[in-house]
Amino acid sequence: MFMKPGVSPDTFPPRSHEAKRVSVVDAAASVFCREGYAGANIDLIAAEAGVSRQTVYNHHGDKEKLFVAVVRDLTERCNAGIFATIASFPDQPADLEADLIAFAVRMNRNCICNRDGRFLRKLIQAEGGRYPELFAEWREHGPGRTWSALAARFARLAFAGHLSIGDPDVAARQFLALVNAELQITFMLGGMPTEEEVLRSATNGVRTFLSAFARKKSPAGKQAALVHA
Amino acid sequence: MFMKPGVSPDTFPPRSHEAKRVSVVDAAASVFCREGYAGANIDLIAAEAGVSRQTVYNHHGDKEKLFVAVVRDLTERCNAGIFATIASFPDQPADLEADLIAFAVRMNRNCICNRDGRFLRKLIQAEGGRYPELFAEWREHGPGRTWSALAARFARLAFAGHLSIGDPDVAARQFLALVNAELQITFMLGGMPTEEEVLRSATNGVRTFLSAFARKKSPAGKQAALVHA
DNA sequence: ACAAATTTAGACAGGCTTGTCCAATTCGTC
DNA sequence: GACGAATTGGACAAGCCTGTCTAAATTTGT
Repeated sequence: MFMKPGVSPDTFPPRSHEAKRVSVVDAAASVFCREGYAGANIDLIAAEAGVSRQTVYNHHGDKEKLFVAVVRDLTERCNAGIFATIASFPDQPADLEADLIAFAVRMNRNCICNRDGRFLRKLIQAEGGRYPELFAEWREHGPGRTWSALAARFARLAFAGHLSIGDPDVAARQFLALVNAELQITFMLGGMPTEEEVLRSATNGVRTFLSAFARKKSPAGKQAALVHA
Repeated sequence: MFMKPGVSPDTFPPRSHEAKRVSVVDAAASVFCREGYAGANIDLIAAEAGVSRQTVYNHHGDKEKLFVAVVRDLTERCNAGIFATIASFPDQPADLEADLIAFAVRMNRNCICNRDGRFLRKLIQAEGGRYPELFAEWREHGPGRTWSALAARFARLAFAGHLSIGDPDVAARQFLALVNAELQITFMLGGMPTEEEVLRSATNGVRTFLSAFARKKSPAGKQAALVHA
């Protein structure tokens, strides 16, 4: 025994208690997504989590509370992933195009295409109308802050002379729209794009983005273009 | 009596038979979208359609058949709207930016934001996994042909010297992604953007699109740009 | 090894839904 | 006005699901 006794004597959570709770939430996320809230069945969730039905009720009380727990869990993890990824935005880019493509791929892989991202998106689409306040929280902390943070990064790149941007918020939304442009249908059907599809969409999107927003340079052959009102 | 007797003497459909069928399908679309397939309840559909439950069964036989009828109906109407709208694409544009914005607004208003568009999208997102072959049909006839048709129009504009495009298919997908960039969240929650939001998103999207793809002109006047290759 | 807490399997009531059946009624047509 | 088809409202069985309860089995901490 390598843990000091006496440090946490009271209400020490039994070992697998929390582990089972996590299993249940994970299984519930999967079943809620596959079957919808109304179609999800507690027996199936219990079976998929490898616990008995009663355990599900012991931990979460009620189908609706379980659903809320699932959404909160997914929201939290997704937002954490989003901010970790935004933190990797290229501030002093060596090769702006390559850096933006890599960033877009990371964003897709870690936040949008992964299990949590796909599940959360589907739950929002399917049940968003039924739990407005639950998803309002997501909306504010997730996409709202994502766009702001991204806009701030773009503004910085513009200030540093790498981009020529009118409204950074618009540019941020358009950036995300562009790098996902070719994945829309796959997302709509709940599918998972291949690594190659993600890369191609990001590449095409970033190239178009830079065609629109790259600082107009005056290379040797075109030196006169910059003088313009 | 202006119809020749004897032409269709047998099984002549009574007048309001078809009207009720339509009512039922419309109500079913609404309820399936709001509640999901599993949560949709035939009594509610019947009530919302203003008919008795038995009539629903008389017309469509079965919950699943009713669902299929709803999806086919929505798919058909949406595709019809899409092609009508694509036909209004500006081929010989007077003012390319204004024409593309107007086209984007029409596309949004008539195909994506309207009742059928929102309903179909939600059903695809929620139940796409459960009826792959049903939505495969939509996928092929809807977005697939939309993109091809749009790509062909862009290629034509490029050939006429109005745009400078690498891959027309990519440009078509990016065009749609850009003009919807600011409506994503609203769509995700199943909401209906205001006319002003649609216009703003389209305007911002088209401007960025043209920044990336407009034929590069020589800024002096614009007289020299055409002599090229 | 012992005691407490947790988990399990199963039964169970209550409620809701689907799909069918049927008699009474309404509607459209002649 | 009369006929036939469609519609209605309601009853009905069968099935499924939620949420509770219980007693037995298992796990956990000491």
